[in-house]
Amino acid sequence: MPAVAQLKTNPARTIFMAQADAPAGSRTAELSCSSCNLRELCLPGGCLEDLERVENIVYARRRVKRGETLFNAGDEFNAVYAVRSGFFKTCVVDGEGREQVTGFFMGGELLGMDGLGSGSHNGAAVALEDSEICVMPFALIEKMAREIPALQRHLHAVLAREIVRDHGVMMLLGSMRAEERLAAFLTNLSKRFVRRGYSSSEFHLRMTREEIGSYLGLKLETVSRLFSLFQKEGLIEVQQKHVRILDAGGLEQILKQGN
Amino acid sequence: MPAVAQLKTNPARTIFMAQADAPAGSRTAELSCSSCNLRELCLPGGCLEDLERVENIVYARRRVKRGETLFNAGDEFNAVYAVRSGFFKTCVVDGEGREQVTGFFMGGELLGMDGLGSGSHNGAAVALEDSEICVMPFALIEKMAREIPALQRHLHAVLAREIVRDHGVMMLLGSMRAEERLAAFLTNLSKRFVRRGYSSSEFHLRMTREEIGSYLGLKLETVSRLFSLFQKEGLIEVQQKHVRILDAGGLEQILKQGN
DNA sequence: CGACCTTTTGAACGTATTCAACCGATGTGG
DNA sequence: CCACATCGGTTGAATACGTTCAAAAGGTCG
Repeated sequence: MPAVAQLKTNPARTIFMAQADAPAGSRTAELSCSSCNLRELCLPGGCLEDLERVENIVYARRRVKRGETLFNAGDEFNAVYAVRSGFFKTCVVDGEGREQVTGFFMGGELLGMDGLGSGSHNGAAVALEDSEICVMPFALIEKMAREIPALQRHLHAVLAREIVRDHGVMMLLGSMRAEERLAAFLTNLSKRFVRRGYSSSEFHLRMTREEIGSYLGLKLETVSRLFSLFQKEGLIEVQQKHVRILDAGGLEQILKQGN
Repeated sequence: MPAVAQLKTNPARTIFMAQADAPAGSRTAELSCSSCNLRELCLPGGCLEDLERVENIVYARRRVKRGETLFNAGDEFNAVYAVRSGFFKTCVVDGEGREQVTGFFMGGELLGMDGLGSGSHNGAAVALEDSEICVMPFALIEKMAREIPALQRHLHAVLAREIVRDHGVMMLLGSMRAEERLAAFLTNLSKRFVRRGYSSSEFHLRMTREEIGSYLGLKLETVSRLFSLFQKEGLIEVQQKHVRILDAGGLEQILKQGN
C-alpha cells in the first residue's frame, strides 16, 4: 500500500508545519496527547503502550482564525482533525448554491471524515472563533489502525457515531416542529458543554441565528422568535449570543410532548 | 484482539446458518461473490488474490420476508449486511415514538453500519419486499481489514459514503421545498436503478407514500399530491406504486430552480 | 367476495416564511 | 475618540406552504 510511503515524500508535512504555530523547540511537548485534557474524547482508551504510539498520530497543530476555513468542499482529503480549542461549523453546498450547515464541533470532537470515500472533502469546515486543531494524517491512521486493533476499533466507532449523529439530525429535520428542534439543539449543546467541564446552563453561542437556522431547517427569523418565546416562557434567558438555561426540564418536556 | 477468536466459539454461525436458506450442499457456490453481479458494488476492486480471501467475508445468506426486520434498534451489532436482492428501509425511533425513515436500500448496497460504535444497532432495517441479504460478520471484516489494505480502504470508503449520503439528506430536509424533495428523491432512485441494469425511467416503488413522506419530512397526503402534480405537469406517470419518468430533465430542473 | 390497507382529493387550518422596519453591537476610518 | 457603515438580531403583518381532518375510491390479500 503506497499510502504510508507516500507520506514521507509528501509535501504535506511542510505545509502543515508552516501553518502550525507551535514553537519548533517544544514540538513534541506541544503535540503530546497524554497531557491533553481532551484525550479521552479523541483517543481510544487502550493500554498505555499503544497510547504512546497513538499519540504520534497528531502530526501538527494548526491555528484557524475565526471565519477561516479548515478545509473546503473539493479540497483533497488527507487528514482528519480534532478540535483542540475553539468552535467549527461544517456545511455542504449543492449545485444550486444552497448551503446547509451539517454540524457544529467543539473541543475534543473530530471532523473531516467526509471525503474519506472520494478522496476529497464533501463539505467545508469553518472556524466560528479563533481555534486550534490537531492534524491527524489519514494515511498514518490507516497504517496504525492495521497494527493496533484498539485504534482500528476506535476509528470505526468514530465513523459510526457520526452516522448515528446524522440520523439524529434527520429525525430532527424530518419529524420535529420548530420549537422541538430548538429545544433539542439547546439540550444537545448543553450536554456537550458540560462534558467539557463548562457550565451546562450558561454558554455563549458561537454561531449566528442564520447558522442555527440552517442547521435546524428554519429561517433565522423563526429562530429568533423561538428564542424570544422560550424566554417569555421562562425556559431560558437570552441576550444576543449569550444563553442561560433556566429550566432544562422544561426544554426536554417540549421534546416529550411529541406532536 | 479477541474479536476473531471469539468468532470461532461464537454461536453466531449457527444462528446465521439456521436463518439462511441456502442448501447445505451448495453453500460455497451459493456464497461465492465472484459469481455475483453485484460484486463491484459491495467489494473493493483489488487484485484477484485478495478477492478470493475477501469473498469469505460473506458468512451466510439470509432471507427476509416482506415486513420482517433484518435487525431492530437495540439489537446486538455483529455484522453488516449487503442486499443481494430485494429492498429495505432503515429507520430510527426516538424516545417519543416518532419514527423517521433514514434510508432505502437496494441490491448491492450495505446496511447496518450504525451500531458499530455502540455495539448495538441504532435503528431498524425492514424488508419492503421479500429479500435476500449477505451476512458479513464485522469481527471478520475488522480482522481482514487489518491484513488487506484494499479492504480496509474500502470499508472506510463505505462508511464515509454513508456520511456523505446523510449530509445530502440533511440538505434535502433542511433547505428544499416539498417539490424539490420529491424530484430529488425520484432522480436519485432512477440513478440507482439504472446502475443495476434496470430501466431508469420506469420502476416500482417498494415503499408506501407514508414511508416516502417520512424519509422526505413530509406527510403522506403531501407526497400523494405532489405525485399528482408532477403527473399533471407531464413530468411523470404514476399509478399507485408504478412510476414512469417522462421528463427526467424537467425533474432536475425543479432542483435547479432553487428558491 | 369481503375486510383492510393504501392512495387520492377537497376544504379548512396553522405553522413557518417572507417582507419590511428598526434596534443594537461591532468595527473602521477620519 | 467619535461618526458612520455594517452586520446580526428582533419584531410585526401578510402570505404561502404544507398539514390536518375527512370522505371516498382503488388495490390487495386472506
